[in-house]
Amino acid sequence: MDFKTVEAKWQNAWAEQKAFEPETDPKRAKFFFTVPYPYVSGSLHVGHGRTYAVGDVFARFKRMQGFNVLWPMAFHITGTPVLAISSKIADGDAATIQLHTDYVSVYESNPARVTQIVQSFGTDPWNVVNYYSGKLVHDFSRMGYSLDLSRQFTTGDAEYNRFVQWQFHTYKGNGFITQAAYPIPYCVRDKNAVGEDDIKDGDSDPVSVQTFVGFKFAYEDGFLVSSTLRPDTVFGITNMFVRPDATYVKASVDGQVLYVSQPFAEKMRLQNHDVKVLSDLKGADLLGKNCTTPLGKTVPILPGAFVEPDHATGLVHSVPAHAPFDLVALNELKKDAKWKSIVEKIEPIPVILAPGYSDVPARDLVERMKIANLKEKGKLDKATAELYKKEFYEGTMLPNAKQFAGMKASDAKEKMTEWLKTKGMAIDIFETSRPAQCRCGGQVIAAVMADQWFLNFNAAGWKEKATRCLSQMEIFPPLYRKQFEDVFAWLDKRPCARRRGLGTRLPFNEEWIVESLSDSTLYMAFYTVVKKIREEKIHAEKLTPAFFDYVFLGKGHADAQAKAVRAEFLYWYPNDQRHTAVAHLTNHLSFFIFAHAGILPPEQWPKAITLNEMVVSEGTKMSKSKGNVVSLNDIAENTGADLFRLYAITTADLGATLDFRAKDVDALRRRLNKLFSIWDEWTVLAKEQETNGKGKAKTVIGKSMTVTTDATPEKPLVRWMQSKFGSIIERSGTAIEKRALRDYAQTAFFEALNAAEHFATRATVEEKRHAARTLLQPWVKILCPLIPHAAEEYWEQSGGRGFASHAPWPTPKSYDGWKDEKTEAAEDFLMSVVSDIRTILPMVKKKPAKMTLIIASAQKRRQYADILKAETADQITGDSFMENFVRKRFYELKHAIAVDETAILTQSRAYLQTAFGVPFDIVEEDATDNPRKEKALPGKPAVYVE
RNA sequence: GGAGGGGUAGCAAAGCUUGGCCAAAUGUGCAGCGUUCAGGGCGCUGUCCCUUUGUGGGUUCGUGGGUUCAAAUCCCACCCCCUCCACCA
Repeated sequence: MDFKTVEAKWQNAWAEQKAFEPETDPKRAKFFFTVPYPYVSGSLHVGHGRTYAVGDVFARFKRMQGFNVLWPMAFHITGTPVLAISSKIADGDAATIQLHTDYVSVYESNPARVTQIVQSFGTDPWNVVNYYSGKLVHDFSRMGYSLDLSRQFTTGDAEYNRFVQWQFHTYKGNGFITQAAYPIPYCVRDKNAVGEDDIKDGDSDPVSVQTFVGFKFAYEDGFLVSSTLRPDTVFGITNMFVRPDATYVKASVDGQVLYVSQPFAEKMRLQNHDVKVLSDLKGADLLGKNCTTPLGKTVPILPGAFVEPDHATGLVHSVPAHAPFDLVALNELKKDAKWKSIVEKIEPIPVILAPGYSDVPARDLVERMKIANLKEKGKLDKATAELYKKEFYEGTMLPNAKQFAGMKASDAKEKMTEWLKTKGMAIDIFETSRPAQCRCGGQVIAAVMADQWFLNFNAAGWKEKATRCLSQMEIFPPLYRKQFEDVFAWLDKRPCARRRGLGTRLPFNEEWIVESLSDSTLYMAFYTVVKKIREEKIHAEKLTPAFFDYVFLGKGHADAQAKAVRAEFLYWYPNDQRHTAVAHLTNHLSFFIFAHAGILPPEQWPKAITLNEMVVSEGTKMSKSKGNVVSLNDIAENTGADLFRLYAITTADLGATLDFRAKDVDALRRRLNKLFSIWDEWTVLAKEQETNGKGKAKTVIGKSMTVTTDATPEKPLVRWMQSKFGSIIERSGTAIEKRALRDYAQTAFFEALNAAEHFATRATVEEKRHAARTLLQPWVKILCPLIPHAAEEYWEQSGGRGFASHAPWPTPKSYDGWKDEKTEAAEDFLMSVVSDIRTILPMVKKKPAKMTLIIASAQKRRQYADILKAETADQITGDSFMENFVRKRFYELKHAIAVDETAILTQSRAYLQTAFGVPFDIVEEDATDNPRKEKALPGKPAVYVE
């Protein structure tokens, strides 16, 4: 069977007949299922493939259970990535053009057409969106996901924008939004905020904004401003370092005279300060003079060649006890005749004690790491990092820290900063985490947005509601609940708008675009109404806050249209299950809960979140740079949707990383082919007429399956098969209900396949026919969520009506009475005999000509039963063959089900003879004088090989 | 530092919630046999060590203790590895 043909056939059929586009139906229970929409910036990979495959199993199972399942999808385009693709192509960026040429080539064979499409990306970002969104649908469809594609939209659509504006309007009304200053990376040339994509090497070496504390050191008519990440060491300051050859300025900053490096004065203007440069000076001009620390201590100003004028304020205060750089610098100055006398008077002042260090830890490290001078920057950086970590987390303030003595260093850091700020001796200083350049060539610096908009998760009552919502939700795997609780506890404020990118304008401040995670938290509600809004031809301008207030909150008055739209929402909401990758937990999923809890009434709060872990390829993490990203299109093309889905579900639990290994996929392909060969055989058998002439198979017109009306031969093997399958069907369903998808797949696929293979080695054609008639369709059905294309194909071939995807999941009634423990025990017994024979055969060291199975006598059975009456194995004290045997397997034998050994072995004689290629005699112990007869035990016949 | 996950045979990976049918599923690798058998595929068998004309014995599930008639599984301590800690979507 060619998987591509079959998969395409059913994908087309589903699409043509709109198999997964549900309508509201008050008579049916609904199930509203969602997976986050994909971002439209290129190709989908196996990671998406796994998440959606897992989702699809849930959705399909619910559908077969009779729920009216809605699983829609849409496209996320908010923010800068799409713009970046477009602008880079417009700028002729070779790497970007190549990347997208490669990707488009997957779908287009004509090279001229590829070039044309890629070029079009450069002329309008919407061309990127429109092209790729179509391809994403294509990719998803090829995986057989049962998505409702009729509700597609992008986050840049006018209707969607109106929806998000309503959401933010409501947030504002609820008091969830605040405005405050906020530092961001900023390009001085573009005069705009920049993101990862705008910064050179920003993707491989991301740039963030660090907050330093600026200390004011009184100097002449103003203050020198030093910058530090470690304000907790303020009591240990011994001197100031300046770079002699650097240019500094004296400037009036917010009305106060400050001395900082010249570059920093410029940056300060963009950090929300009013800066007027008064005069220039060289670092050398400051040398030899004194300044006064924020604590009022007079210290000398010394030369520091290591000070970077381009980094922060270009002034560094010195804490030799705790900063390896400072200590080494001072040691070097001691060798300089000019500074020797001053420097020799400087003693390190210990302020923090950390376990494993002396009170001058910087010296410990310098000595241990054998750092000779300032040129050994690598070692110094390492020492600094190590000490910082150790002191911050484990350090305690020493008596030198005065009122802070005894405090943990991590606490003291905050308290001291606060204290110095209150005294007017400290300010916030912002700097980028590394020197960075914008793609336009301009310098990237840390700027401060004076009026950044924030979502305030600590706004009155919000967090409480979100926590309540979470507590009522099912979280699977359950271990992630704690993680949600932790995230909720420390969520504070989050910037929710940006100055650039695609998306929705803030309704109350249109210069701002709603940030890309913030515009995707309540949109599940939009899915429920978008179709009706379009049907009713309601234009975007009419989608006012009042309209949505009515639709989602039932507030105010409404016309017929709004009423119709609200009816859709009320039918589908709440979101019954949201499934996605674990990576989204700390942000998207948390915001999703907050958004719902903050805006909608409790009856519309989401019910469940299910999560799956990531995907790696051949044991290593996938990344573009390694070139080992497996695209979803590759999968559809080379692996096949059904095989991939089967692999993704059977190979790893939801909570475990999935390793995509070509070799394992191949192994699974062979198993899947085995399944198909059995289904092929069964399909043919099920259609055949009975051949024994006793009864006739009657094909019930319109019913899915032929039903045998003749008396079914009560063949034990058939009963065994039914018993196995009854249990398989039952456990498959309960496993999915319990979210244990791997168990489900193991049961419905592997366990069933193994049973069928075993059956096939033993069964006659009649028996197989019977199994085929009763078991093929239930089996196809329970595998439908997993391998839907194959399921449809065999469903059709076996006479199934409609889509297998719409067939009802087998009810308990349909396999009622199949369970037959005794028959299963009998088969187990037979297999244990076979296994015993196999153990014995190599030991007899001859080619067997005949075998005799000797069944234990009635007297032995009584004896055996008596022994088994013991409470524990230890109570069996004898040393007979039987006692020794029972003692060893006491607990296993105690629960064994007794079977009619003679009957089973006699019935199975033909099978045994075929399996071993020799004739078999079955005799009872009392009726023979075979030399091995006393080895016979109940449940374990003696074997005699001739 | 906080939170979470994990260490099982050559490798990968189940099992641990609910202790005993666990020398431990499954796949892969390796070996043998078979197959109208070039290869591949397919089928069967074996794959911790020892032993064997009889279905046996020994030692294993990171390390060390403990509970129990019984521990991969429960408890305690220790060692090692991995992931996440945001404003990038």
